Amino acid sequence: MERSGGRGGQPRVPTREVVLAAVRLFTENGFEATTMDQIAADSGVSRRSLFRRFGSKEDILFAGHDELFSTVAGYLRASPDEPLTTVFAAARLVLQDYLGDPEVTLPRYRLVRAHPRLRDREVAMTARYQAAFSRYLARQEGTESGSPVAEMAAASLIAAHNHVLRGWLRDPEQDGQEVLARFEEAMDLVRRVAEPMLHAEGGPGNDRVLVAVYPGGIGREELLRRIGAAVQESGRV
Amino acid sequence: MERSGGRGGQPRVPTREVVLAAVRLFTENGFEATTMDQIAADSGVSRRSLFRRFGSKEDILFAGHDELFSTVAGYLRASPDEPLTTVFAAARLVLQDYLGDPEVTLPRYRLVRAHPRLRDREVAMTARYQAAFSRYLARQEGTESGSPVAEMAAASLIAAHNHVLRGWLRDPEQDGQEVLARFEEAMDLVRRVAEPMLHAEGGPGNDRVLVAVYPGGIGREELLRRIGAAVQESGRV
DNA sequence: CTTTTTATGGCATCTAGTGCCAGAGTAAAG
DNA sequence: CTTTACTCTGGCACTAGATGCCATAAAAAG
Repeated sequence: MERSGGRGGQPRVPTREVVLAAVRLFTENGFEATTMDQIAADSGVSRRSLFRRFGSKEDILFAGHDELFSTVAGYLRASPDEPLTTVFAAARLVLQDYLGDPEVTLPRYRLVRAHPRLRDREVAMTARYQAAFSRYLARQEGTESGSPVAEMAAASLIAAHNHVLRGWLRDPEQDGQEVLARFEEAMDLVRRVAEPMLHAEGGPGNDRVLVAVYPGGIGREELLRRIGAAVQESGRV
Repeated sequence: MERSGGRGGQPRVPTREVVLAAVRLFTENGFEATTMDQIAADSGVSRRSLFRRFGSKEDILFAGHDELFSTVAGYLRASPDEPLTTVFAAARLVLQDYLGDPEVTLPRYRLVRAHPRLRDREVAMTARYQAAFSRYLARQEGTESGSPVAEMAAASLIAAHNHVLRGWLRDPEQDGQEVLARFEEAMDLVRRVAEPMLHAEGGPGNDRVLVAVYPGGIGREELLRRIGAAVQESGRV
């Protein structure tokens, strides 16, 4: 594969090595105590090139996230499946990206927990995903303009995704398959919440949503009796 | 009211004037193009005192937000009402704080939209509220540990709040009462979504959630027939 | 081999942010 | 009223992240 599209150039900065060196230095000496000069010296790259390539010290720690976001955004544009299924798969891409690179994502998680500034940065990243999901859902599901349902659905999805992700970050020993299973479970929950919200407004325009909570194992007849009682005899419902 | 507790001190930095001066400079010259020296000169305060009081250039723009967060956190600790009602009221405090200070919040919104770095900062602020709401709900509603429902509920709430808030920020001419009405409407929607989620897990432990979407006006009998068909004859449901 | 293109690396510079210390101003004690 | 104690301001020096400029090294195209 040819690089960026041009014709020549000096050998590029070895991105991966720089990131690993930076992560090591951040972990050993702390994020603020580590200077760009140290990272430059340690990774054999000039300070100037570090800034050119990564933009900022923080960006070294989150390198690759922009690319991942592009991948996710492209996936949404391709829209292979039904909308919710598509955004779930897109979120799964993010989760798998974390799972597949523990060498970076785990120490980064520890750093992010310790430094508010880095935490803010990570939060901002997830907000970008949320915004992208929200826009996609609003467009695909054709929710009423002015309605917050697409935002709420995207927010729930991100919250559920992050919940599962944090579970792994805190206890990375657990099997990746197990984590993915928990993710699917969480997405089922999101679907149960989001689907009625989205369809209730996006459909013919007069759909209603009925949500019933009942003790498990009461049987079909009893369930119907309770619902019938709950909706009263008011006629049209 | 006496200040911090000590005995003396030089007159304090006039916070409000500094903020207004900064907002004006940011708006006229751009955020990055404005230096702390300019703000210092323009507001008649030394550069050193600006940093001491606000911490950073960004913090001038978001001054008062920490105090607001403390107010909100305190409100949650007081917990006057039922949990969801309490978090709704807490969110309302935030909305009203924005509505009540358009002189700052409106130009800030324009700046935040233009500068990704400021946007990230604002996002981080809302994430703090979301985390506080989530913790509060998890504690109050006693959701199963490991379940993402409290996070999802808080995320939906924040999304709905921000939706209403952005609506006003984009069109600040509309009446504050109108905005608040939209807020209440949005919170109703959040309640319909969040309540079953939270209670389904916090109850006896085996509750199920049934969500049915149906065309409005079909009548009670037809509704029951459809639900009966949907849940099949599997016996226990 | 020469040209073109693209990336690196050194240098100067700008400015956000911090530690330090002197001094101003206020409130209480005598 | 004077002294004392305390707190906050403001100036100074300094660190380090970040950017523009320019020379130069290396790879691809001819």
